Amino acid sequence: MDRAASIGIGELSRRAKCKIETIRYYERIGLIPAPARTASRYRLYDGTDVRRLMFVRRARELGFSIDAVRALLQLAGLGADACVEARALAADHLTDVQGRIADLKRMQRALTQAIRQCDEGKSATSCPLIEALSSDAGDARRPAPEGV
Amino acid sequence: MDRAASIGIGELSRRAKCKIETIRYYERIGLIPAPARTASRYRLYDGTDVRRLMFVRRARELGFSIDAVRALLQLAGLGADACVEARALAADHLTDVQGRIADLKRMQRALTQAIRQCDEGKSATSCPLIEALSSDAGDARRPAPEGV
DNA sequence: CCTACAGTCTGGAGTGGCTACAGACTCAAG
DNA sequence: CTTGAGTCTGTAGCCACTCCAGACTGTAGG
Repeated sequence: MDRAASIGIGELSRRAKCKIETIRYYERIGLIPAPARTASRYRLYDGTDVRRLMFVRRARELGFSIDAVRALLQLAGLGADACVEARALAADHLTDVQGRIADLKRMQRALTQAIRQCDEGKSATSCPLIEALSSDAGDARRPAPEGV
Repeated sequence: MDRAASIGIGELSRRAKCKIETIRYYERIGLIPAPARTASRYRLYDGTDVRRLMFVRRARELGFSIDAVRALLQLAGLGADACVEARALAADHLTDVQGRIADLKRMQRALTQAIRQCDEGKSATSCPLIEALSSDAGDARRPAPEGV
């Protein structure tokens, strides 16, 4: 497979499921190398470029930042020596992801509760959801301060 | 409480836990009204401004977009009539939050698994984490395709 | 009154990671 | 030759801030 020596940007886009504009953007910021060109300045890619771009796309899907992807690309191809560093990058990122999940879950809890109160019709004169935003009760930071 | 008729932007910033630049930004985009000014063009706020900004800050902490906050601000003060609309805004946003949680959990699973494989030293010649990014296995979209 | 120094002012640029668009060129088919 | 799809470059826009430079103002101490 992948015997075609040279493909255009459209074909690369299709194979790596990455928009053309995004490919050009990655080239501009130096995430992927500038490819060869035809006489009329059309970009020419090969199988290596496809694999590299798919690597980038997968790393991005896992939420790695562009800088982290850059580092991972450098580590790729270094064999087992790169494992410790790659693991550290992933562990850092995992911590980040877990933090974001925690943030979103706090929002989810607060929103769910506010919506439930609206459904229960706790207040006939005002909206419990708006009420929650108007006072500290809707604050998503801490679950319940109680005794301050 | 909040008897002080007029406070400066610094005091508002402290009370609403919102950076001065952000307050000015909110004013620029019309999220909060332009306040009165002193002779030397210093902004002057009152208790209403403090409460409104705290409302904005809490809504933002729940992840509502600026446009949603704008809508919520309009709904606030309309009493119980606003409840249906406010509920809809919150429900929409909750769906969004839940989707993002699902995305992040997929990342979390994939990252956790990749890190575990690194720790288990599955491959002596290359890093399992890099391997996963280099092949479809690390794809966070579907759990396992199996029979295609 | 003068000097520090903290507070505030405006306008503009930068962040991340794309995405969209305008306007020109190129290439293959009919 | 024309049509339509593909590609090129460069630039601007998105979200929600955040930060900076450089000028002004307000206040406390000497």
